Amino acid sequence: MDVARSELFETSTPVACASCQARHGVVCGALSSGQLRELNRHSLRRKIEAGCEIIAQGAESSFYSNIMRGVVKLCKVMQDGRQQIVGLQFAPDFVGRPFVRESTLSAEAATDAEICVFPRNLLDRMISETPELQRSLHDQALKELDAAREWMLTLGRRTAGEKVASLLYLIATHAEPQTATSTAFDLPLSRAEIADFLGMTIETVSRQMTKLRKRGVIHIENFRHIVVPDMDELQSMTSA
Amino acid sequence: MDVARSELFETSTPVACASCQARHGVVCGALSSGQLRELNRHSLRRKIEAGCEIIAQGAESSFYSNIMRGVVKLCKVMQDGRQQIVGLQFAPDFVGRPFVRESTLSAEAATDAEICVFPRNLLDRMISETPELQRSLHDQALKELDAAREWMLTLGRRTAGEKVASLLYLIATHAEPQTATSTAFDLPLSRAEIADFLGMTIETVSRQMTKLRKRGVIHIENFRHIVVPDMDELQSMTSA
DNA sequence: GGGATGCTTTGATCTAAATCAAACAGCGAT
DNA sequence: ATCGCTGTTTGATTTAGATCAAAGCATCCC
Repeated sequence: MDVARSELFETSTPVACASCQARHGVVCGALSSGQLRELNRHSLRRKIEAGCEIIAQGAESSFYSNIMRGVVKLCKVMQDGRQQIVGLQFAPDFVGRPFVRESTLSAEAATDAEICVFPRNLLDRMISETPELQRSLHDQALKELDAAREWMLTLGRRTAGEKVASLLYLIATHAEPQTATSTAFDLPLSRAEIADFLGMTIETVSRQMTKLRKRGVIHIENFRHIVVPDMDELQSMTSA
Repeated sequence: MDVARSELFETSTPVACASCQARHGVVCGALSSGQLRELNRHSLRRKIEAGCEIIAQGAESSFYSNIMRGVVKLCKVMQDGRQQIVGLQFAPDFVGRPFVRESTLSAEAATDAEICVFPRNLLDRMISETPELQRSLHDQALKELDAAREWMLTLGRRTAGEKVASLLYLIATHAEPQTATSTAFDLPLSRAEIADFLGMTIETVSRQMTKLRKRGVIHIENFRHIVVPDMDELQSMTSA
């Protein structure tokens, strides 16, 4: 293999990432092996328990991370305590707000999770040096923007029942395929968190879930484990 | 001035843009004068009447645009006709979804507007050749993402009165300073559009506006023209 | 086992906002 | 002027979802 081919191969193929191991995030895939080695020297793999905050709303953060495993929720809270989940992120998403130090939202592990943490300064430098990385992060931002706008439609115009069905469908669609069938999954969110994602109350969430159960659209194995016999039927409940 | 200084100057300073004239958008500011000339050869300045669609939801679009003047609303509609405005854009914002041909939302002029239209293929090429442009568009995407998430909080957790106050405050904040005082502005949206932005009905919008009027927070000169005597008071109505 | 404790479900009631219905105001066309 | 036509306000009524309240059910600890 000549040099040109070799370099092309190294920059365009995910290279084993010591910190991230087999999983490759938005960041790792866009770096050359040299950059990856440098990033790895300064990055840290961390296990995060469900409920732990990764970034606090209003705080200055000096690091970014990649999700290796688990689900992270992005949350905004008002002074009086009302709160709204504004995004759910799954492996291998990137967590952080490029170009702005102060976070306007909090990021918190919804489930036990593993993240790969690296310093902000270093990645910012790499972004400015690596168009492919910029592009990769740009892509993720646009993907999140599409998701946020889709959710705005849900928040503004769907009924309680449609909202719950939309959430279940979203999670079923994004769940890690740990279970053999794609029709069973663990809910990464409590009823209270679901309420905060859907802009409603715990009680209404619960009532709508039992309504879906009684209609046979879902089976509730236990609070956190859901079986969906027919995904198309669930999808059809997301709008009239 | 030597060559190096001259080039630096040309790439880092907005260059007069024939099509866009004095106003410079996200795109123009990031291009070299050579690229700008090429873009100008293929771009078109267009006047758009209020209500005209720029991009249709679900359609493939072969162009992007910059807003020169006016307000553009981004809208999603469901099969049964329910609809939600998911973004408002003001001059000199960029309109279009880089990297994806099919639009998941429609863009429509909310007021009479002028836009600068240029071919998708050409700009896509320039994006890949110009890290500064990529960065500029990345910035705009992140800004829109922040705005979308802020609005999710409004949609999910604010009351009708708070929603209306939030919208008025948003518009007052982004309005072009055509009027001498920053406390008077034209509403770019009809009551129906406001309702679609806030996820509620026309009647509720109207009632909440008269409530604000009766409390003296706003004066309604006519349907479209609003005066805000005390901006801080308006802001305080956006949350309890 | 028997409490505590922390979710979750279920029930009864209330209310903010939707819906239904009418009147009103601006405006261009005849 | 008068007649539509469209967008807005106001009023009466209904309802989806919130709130208030209690009971069910796991899990952990003694």
